[in-house]
Amino acid sequence: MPELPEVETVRAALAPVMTGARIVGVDIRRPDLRWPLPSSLYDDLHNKKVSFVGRRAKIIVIAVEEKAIMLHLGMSGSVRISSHKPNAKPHDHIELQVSNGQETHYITLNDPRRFGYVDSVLLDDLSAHPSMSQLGPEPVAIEDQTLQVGDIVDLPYLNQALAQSKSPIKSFLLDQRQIAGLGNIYVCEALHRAGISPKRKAYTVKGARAARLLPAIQKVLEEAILQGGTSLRDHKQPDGKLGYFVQSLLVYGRDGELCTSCKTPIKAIVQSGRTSFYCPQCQR
DNA sequence: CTCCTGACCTGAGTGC
DNA sequence: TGCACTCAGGTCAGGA
Repeated sequence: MPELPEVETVRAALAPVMTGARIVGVDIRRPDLRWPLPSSLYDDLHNKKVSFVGRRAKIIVIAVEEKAIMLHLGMSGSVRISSHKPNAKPHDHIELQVSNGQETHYITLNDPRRFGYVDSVLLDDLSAHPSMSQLGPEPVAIEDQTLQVGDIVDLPYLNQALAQSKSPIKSFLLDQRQIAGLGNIYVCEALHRAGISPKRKAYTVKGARAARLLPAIQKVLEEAILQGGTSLRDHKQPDGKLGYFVQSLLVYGRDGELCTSCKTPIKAIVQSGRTSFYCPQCQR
């Protein structure tokens, strides 16, 4: 499910509820998601104080005293926040109760497919964690983000990375080691906005094309964050609202419909196991 | 090394 | 209504 904008939506909802609050209840309902949960998880959380909620790529990082709790939502993960104890739903795997002394909130992690994971490391070791150390730069800078994220991607970096890859640009942009945080939806949308075919080899994206690509990526992500992400089937914001960016998608999920700029039918092809949607006329 | 495929898992949608 | 089948916001191990 969630790409960077959806994860950022979750982070931004968790931050005001968790920052400075104490975790007074921890209910872990199964031993594993994609991988076994860390055996220390209960102790890492229970009766501990949260100092900040950050994000790196698609990973939410919750600093709990000396530990960093890493939360990845996989394809189908979501978080609900409620002010009273919620009724347990299927696939609610972890429930936390947090209190800042005045208010109490319940935070529930739901993940039907269990492609997500939770891990726990010392804060000092966070950047060395295998799923952190390989990540490329962040595509956009987010205000109010307390976590020290990696560098923000810039044109010189992008040009150099593109020049070294023989993959199709579609696969290049999905590769979290190149730029971190993009997924299938926003890659399709960014390539459409930039007028670049998903089939084009990365090393041939240069000059004006590369210069269009970077702002296309950044704008599509920034707009999506403002609209609470994209709700297709699973994603909801933690307060239960949908993400409204779905109405701004110009190609994703629209095969057979006419391109908004040139009226050519949108095509769907499969590239490295993922569907790419694009306009064969506008995107070259 | 790089690149691609299949596997992981459940639920929603479609067509018969 | 039921059943078989396909597909899905991600990533990773393994093979070419």
